[in-house]
Amino acid sequence: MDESARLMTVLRPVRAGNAFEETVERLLQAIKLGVVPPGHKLPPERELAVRLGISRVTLREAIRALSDAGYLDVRRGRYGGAFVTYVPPKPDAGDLRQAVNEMGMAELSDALTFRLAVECGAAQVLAASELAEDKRAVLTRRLAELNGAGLEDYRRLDTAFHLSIAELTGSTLLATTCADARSRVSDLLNAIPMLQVNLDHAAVQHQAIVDAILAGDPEAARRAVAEHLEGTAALLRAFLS
Amino acid sequence: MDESARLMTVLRPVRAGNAFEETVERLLQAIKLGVVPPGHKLPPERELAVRLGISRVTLREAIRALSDAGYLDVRRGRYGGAFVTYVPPKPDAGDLRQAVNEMGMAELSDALTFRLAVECGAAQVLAASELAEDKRAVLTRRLAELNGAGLEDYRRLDTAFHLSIAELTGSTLLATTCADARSRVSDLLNAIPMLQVNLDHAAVQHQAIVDAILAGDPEAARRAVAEHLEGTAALLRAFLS
DNA sequence: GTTGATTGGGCTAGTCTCAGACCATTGATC
DNA sequence: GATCAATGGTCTGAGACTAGCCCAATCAAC
Repeated sequence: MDESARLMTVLRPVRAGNAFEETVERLLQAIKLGVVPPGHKLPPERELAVRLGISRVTLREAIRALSDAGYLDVRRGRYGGAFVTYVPPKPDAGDLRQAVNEMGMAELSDALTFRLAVECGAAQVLAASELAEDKRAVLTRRLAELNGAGLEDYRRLDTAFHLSIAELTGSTLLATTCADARSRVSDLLNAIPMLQVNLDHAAVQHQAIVDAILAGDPEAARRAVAEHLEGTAALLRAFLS
Repeated sequence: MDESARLMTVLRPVRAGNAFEETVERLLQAIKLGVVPPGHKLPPERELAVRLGISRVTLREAIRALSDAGYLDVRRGRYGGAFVTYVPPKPDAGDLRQAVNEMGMAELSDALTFRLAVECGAAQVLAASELAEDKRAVLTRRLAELNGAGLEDYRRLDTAFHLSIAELTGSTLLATTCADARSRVSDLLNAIPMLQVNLDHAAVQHQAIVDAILAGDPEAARRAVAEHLEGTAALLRAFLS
């Protein structure tokens, strides 16, 4: 709140961990957000190491750790690679409690607040911008894909839909921040049982978000996203008690 | 936009640079945001190294670089330390063009969009939350300090006011993100000439932001921040042409 | 089958970074 | 003036990380 609080904010650790740990986190993010879906493989090590700005040695250590943990299946030879074997666990209230306990209530609250702010901000910005026809098409297509999804693909396509909003703003910073915010709560979201009533409710809210954005109404877009995310947060709290 | 775009988003470099470079950036952020005001000193090296999670050797290299560049004055002995000598340069349209050229238009647009999204999100979240009396007091005090500021202190107190909004949400993630967003455009903001009409206009908008937050109206808070930041962005564009 | 392109597996020498210890300087206090 | 606590200045040995190179395995194409 006062000057010293701002010192804490800015003079925080420069690095979240060593190169190995940060690489594991990044790969886990790609896997859990479904950026690389189950059955698909990561880019070749040499290419991936360049993208991540780390050495192949460090990258291989991270891949090895994820392989040992059962997230990846690594195969040698041509047409080989690191294949994603991770499939989100079946929703379970017990898992949810455990995940929350590991996280801590303060951190959970922080993550939910963060996600609410950045996703509302992204939707508002997108609604306020001139949207070319191809971008409008992307948005409606993502919504259609989500609505046509089976239970297995729902979480991944839901993530894809939400992240598309930030990506369509054209701001890389905003897109990466939303991806980061989402990944902080993805384990929790995956643990929430998917009841048909909730899915129906979510579908209505998703439609409201798209309508507001396409109508160029930032206020409505902000409100629609806020209602949607607060609904999710309420579900979380409900299954925690 | 498609799957490969999301690969770019998530599988981006794990680190922005080496420890030295990232430390320099972080210290510059503290200096330019006025977290450590001119004439004040950074925390002692040993303490600061722990906070930043780096070794004293690396920290000292960064301090040395900033000292050579004229941002810091380092003195030995008890009551010594690294004193901030940097004072924001007088606003100048030439500096502004130069800063924009160094940055690139795409990056500038990205940074402005990012800032708009996260600051609107923060204001909205804060307005939607139950605000204890002490927090309301912080907000009004920051606004009063800003309104009473001379030209020398204006930028620093303006930064303090804006960052307070994010800090008051209680979300560390949101606070650091807003600080990051602000620091990306701080050089540009500092280069904008401060005309009395603009200051008056800004004061009205700041008041509107505080009123909306204290009234618990997320919609109005979002709108007020959006108008304020878009006004700043318009000023930027005006001085660029 | 043989071949060849693609991919993971592994090694080495060099650089970056760190933890910890010790030295040098300053200035308020006695 | 002497003392001493706080601070920056410096060195060293160990570990993390990297770039570059070559080896091993696989499998489609021939």
